[in-house]
Amino acid sequence: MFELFEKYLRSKAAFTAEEMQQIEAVTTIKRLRKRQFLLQEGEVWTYNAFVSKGCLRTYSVDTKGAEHILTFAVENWWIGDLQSLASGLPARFNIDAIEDSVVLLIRKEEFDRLCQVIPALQQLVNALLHRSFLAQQNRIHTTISHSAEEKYRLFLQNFPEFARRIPQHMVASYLGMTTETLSRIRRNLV
Amino acid sequence: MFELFEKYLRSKAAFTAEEMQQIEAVTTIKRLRKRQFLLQEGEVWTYNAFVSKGCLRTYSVDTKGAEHILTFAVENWWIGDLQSLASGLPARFNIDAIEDSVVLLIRKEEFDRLCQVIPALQQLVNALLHRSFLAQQNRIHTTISHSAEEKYRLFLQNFPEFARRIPQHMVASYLGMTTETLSRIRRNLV
DNA sequence: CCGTTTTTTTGATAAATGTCAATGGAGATG
DNA sequence: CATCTCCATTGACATTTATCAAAAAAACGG
Repeated sequence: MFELFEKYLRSKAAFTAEEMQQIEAVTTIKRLRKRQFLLQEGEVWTYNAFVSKGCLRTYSVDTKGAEHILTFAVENWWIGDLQSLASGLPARFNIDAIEDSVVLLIRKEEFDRLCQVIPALQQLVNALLHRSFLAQQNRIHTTISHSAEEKYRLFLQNFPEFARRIPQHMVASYLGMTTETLSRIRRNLV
Repeated sequence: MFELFEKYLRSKAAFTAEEMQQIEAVTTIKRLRKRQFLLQEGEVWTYNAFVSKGCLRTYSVDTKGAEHILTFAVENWWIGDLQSLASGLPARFNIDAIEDSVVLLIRKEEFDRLCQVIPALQQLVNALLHRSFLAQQNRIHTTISHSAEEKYRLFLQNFPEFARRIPQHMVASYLGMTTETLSRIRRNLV
């Protein structure tokens, strides 16, 4: 499973064979069955996690028991609770697998140490953070300025793959609407 | 006006006198009157901008003429259109002053060059990006999981200063609701 | 293949929020 | 001081979205 990660890394920046070995040395593989938790609210998240197969989600559960999905992650995406990772505080979010999945884990301390030693890795992290920032900004903008139907249309445009793989009630949760509303929107769509 | 920026920088990381001079050498001051544009939709944004006095907003205007405010920035905040800055494409957003303001500008090429030479500056940028990422994630979570009233309550908690300085119809826009809705929420608040 | 669970859809109704039009106040400006 | 613009509020009403309950459809597990 490391090969997919290696391929991803090489597509993003130039790594020497030795650097790649260093990375592999600290990477562990975790297989998750559908519905299995990678992180549960209240635990502390101490990894960087790369999805090499499958699909996961980050979500919270409110006082009424309703779930609110913050992010999805499929192959070649990273996932985790940066808030908990950075603060060392218990996570406010859950992460679980939507499909049977494989994630690669690197413990924070080791990842940070590697970033010091491997400039390409540090650059990759910075670029990733930068792109994520812009993506989140777009999501905020869409969320505050469009109707439910428009949000769904944009979601289809931006993430056609998510729309194919992910149950609709989860898409609805991600978009901040109920599953009934999304169902009715779809009915009225072309 | 550079002194305020210097103070901010020193509060975030350790800079040598020479590094500080290098930064000052590329910094220009721009004074803006209330309502004056710092960036207009369609222009390309090529700066990093630090607010040393006043208050500004980033917003878009939709096809119906409605404004949607993406961010506010007061003293010691950065502002700009990262999307345009990174891509070199025309900005989708406007930035203008809500109060008479002073911003410090550093051209992108010079800023990037300084980041190469001054590790503390690069670190500051990374830390800032990291914090912004988390802040945006919180905003997304709030937006998709709370009612209009709850969003306003959380806004008051998180940004009491904004609530004091910024006209209510702009707060409403930032929260993704109409000014009438916000007015009614406030009436029903304790 | 059958029973079970999950997911999606539908209908009836309620609640939240938006739209439009009007008003009054506060502050800026000449 | 008079005028003007911006801002906040209010009321009436329309629209959007949520809620609750139920059923149909699809996916899953043994």
